[in-house]
Amino acid sequence: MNPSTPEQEAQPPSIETSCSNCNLRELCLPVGLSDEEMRSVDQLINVRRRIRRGSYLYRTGARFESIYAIRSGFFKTDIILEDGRDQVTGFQMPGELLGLDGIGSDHHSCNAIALLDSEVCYIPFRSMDQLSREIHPLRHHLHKIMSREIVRDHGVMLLLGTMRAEERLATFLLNLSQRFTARGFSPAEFNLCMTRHEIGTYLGLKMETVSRLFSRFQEEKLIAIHKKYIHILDIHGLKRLLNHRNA
Amino acid sequence: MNPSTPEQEAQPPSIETSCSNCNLRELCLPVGLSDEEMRSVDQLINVRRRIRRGSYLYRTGARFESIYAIRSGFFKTDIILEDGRDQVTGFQMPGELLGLDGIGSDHHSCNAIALLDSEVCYIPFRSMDQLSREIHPLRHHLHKIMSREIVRDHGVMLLLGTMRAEERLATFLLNLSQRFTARGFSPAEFNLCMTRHEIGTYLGLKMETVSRLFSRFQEEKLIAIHKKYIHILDIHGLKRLLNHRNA
DNA sequence: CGCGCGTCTTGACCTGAGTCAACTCGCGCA
DNA sequence: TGCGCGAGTTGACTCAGGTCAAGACGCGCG
Repeated sequence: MNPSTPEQEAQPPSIETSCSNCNLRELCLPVGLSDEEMRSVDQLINVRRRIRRGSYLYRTGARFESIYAIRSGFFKTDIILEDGRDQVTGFQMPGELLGLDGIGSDHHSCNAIALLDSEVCYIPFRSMDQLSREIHPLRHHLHKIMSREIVRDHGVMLLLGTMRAEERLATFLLNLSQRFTARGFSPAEFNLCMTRHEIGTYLGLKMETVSRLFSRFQEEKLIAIHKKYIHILDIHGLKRLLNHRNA
Repeated sequence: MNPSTPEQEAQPPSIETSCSNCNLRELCLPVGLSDEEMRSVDQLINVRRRIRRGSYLYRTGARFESIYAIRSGFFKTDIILEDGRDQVTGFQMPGELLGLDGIGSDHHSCNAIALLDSEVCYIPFRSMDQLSREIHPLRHHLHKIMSREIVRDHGVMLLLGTMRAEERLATFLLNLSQRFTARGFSPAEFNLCMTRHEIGTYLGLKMETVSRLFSRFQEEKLIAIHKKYIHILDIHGLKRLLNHRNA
C-alpha cells in the first residue's frame, strides 16, 4: 500500500482491448453507442495496462494526455499539501473514469493510486475529443460524466461541511454498497480495500475515529466487520443515522 | 437575502447581448475565439436577464436547459438536506458559469441564488453543444471549465477535510482577493456580499466562529473589517497562517 | 422618530473528535 | 520459528469549535 517507488509507475504490458465485448460497457464510457460507434471507440482505446497495487496511475503535475477507464481493480485519488496533510478526493471502481482533473490545466492536479492490482484502459484525450465531434452520444456522455463528478464532489462537500462522524461513515458505507450493487456484487458484503487511515482521510476524520465507529456500529449490530471484510447487517439502521439527526 | 418567494424567480426583462463587446470576454466562455467564432456565439446567447438580489436563478430539481454566464453581480450555490442543513458549494462572480451541475441528470442539483442584483447571459445548452462541434476552442474551453470546477471542488474538500478554522477563513479571503484582482478590482479592499452565516456554511463553520475569527484577524492587524467591507492589511500574514501549521 | 427585526458580536460553557500512548494482531521474511 | 513492522484497536485526556444566550448595531418602515 505504501505508494511505491517512482520506477514502479504505470508501465509495460499493454493488453488487447475492446469495448464491444467488455462487460462494463453499460457503466463506462460507451454507454448508449450503436455497434458502429462502439467500433470507432474501440479503435480509440488501444492500450490497456495493469497497474500494480500501490503504484501510481498518474501523479500531481504529470502532463495530461489520457483519461483512464478502470477495467478492474480499485483506485484512490488524493491531493497532498506541502506540509504533508492530504485529502483523499475519491475512491474509484471498475467502469469509472479517472483523469478528468487534468483537462483544465493540461496537467494532473491529483494523484491516482491503485489500491488493488488493477487494469485500466487508456483513452487518449485528443483523439477522443476528435471522435466526440462526430459521435454525439459520446460527447454527451463525456459531459454527463464530468457534470456528475461535480455533483458528486458537492455531495462530499456537504458531508465534510455538515455531517457528524457517524453520519459520514454511514454515508460512505451506503455509497459503497450502492456502487457494488450497480456492478452486480452483493450490496451487503464486500471488502474494504482501503485502510482505516484512507477512509479517514476521505471523510475528514482520523483513523482512530473511524476505528471506534466501526466498533460501535458493530456493537449496535449495524455491521459485522473483520479486518477489511464488512457485512452490512442493517442497512435501514445505517440510513436512519442520516437524516434523523440535527433536525 | 432571505431567498424570496417563488414568484420572484428569474423572469422578464431580456436585455440585448453581445459577447463581442462584453468586457468579460477574456474571462468568460468565449476565451480564445476568433472574431467570426465569437459572432456565432453571440447568436447563441440572445437572452440576458436581471436577477434580483435574493432571488433564485434556478432551484434544485429544475429542468436543465441552459448554462448561465454571470455578466454582473454575485451568486451562491447551495444544497439543502431535508433536515434543513445546508452547504454552500460556491460563490460565483462575473465571468463565471453557473449550471454545469445540471448536465449529468438533466436537472439541477443545487440552488443558485443572487447575492446582489445581477445580470446573467442564458446559454442554451443544446445549441451550445451543437455549436461546439464546429468550434473546437469553444468545445475545449467548456471542457476546461468543467475540469477546473472539479479541481476547485477538490480544493474545497481539502479545505473542509483538513484545515483548521483560521486556515479556512484565510484561504477564503485569499481566494476572493485573487479573483477580484483577476477582474481588475483591488486585491485588498472589497465588499463581502455574503453574510457571516453564508461564509460559515461554505467553510463548514458556524457563524459565531466566522465572526470571532474576523475579530481576531482584526486584532492581529491582518485585516480591517467594518460590516461587510473588508480591507486586507497583511496578505503575507494571511498566507503564513496556511502552510505553516500542522507540520 | 422610534419600533422591530435580522445580522453580527461576544462571553460562558459544553462536547465530539483529535491526540497520545499502549497494546494486539497478522503477515512477510530470514 | 521467531522477529519486525505496519495496521488496527482501545483508553485517558485535551481542546477547537459548537451551543446557548445576551446584547449591540443598523436599516427599513409606519
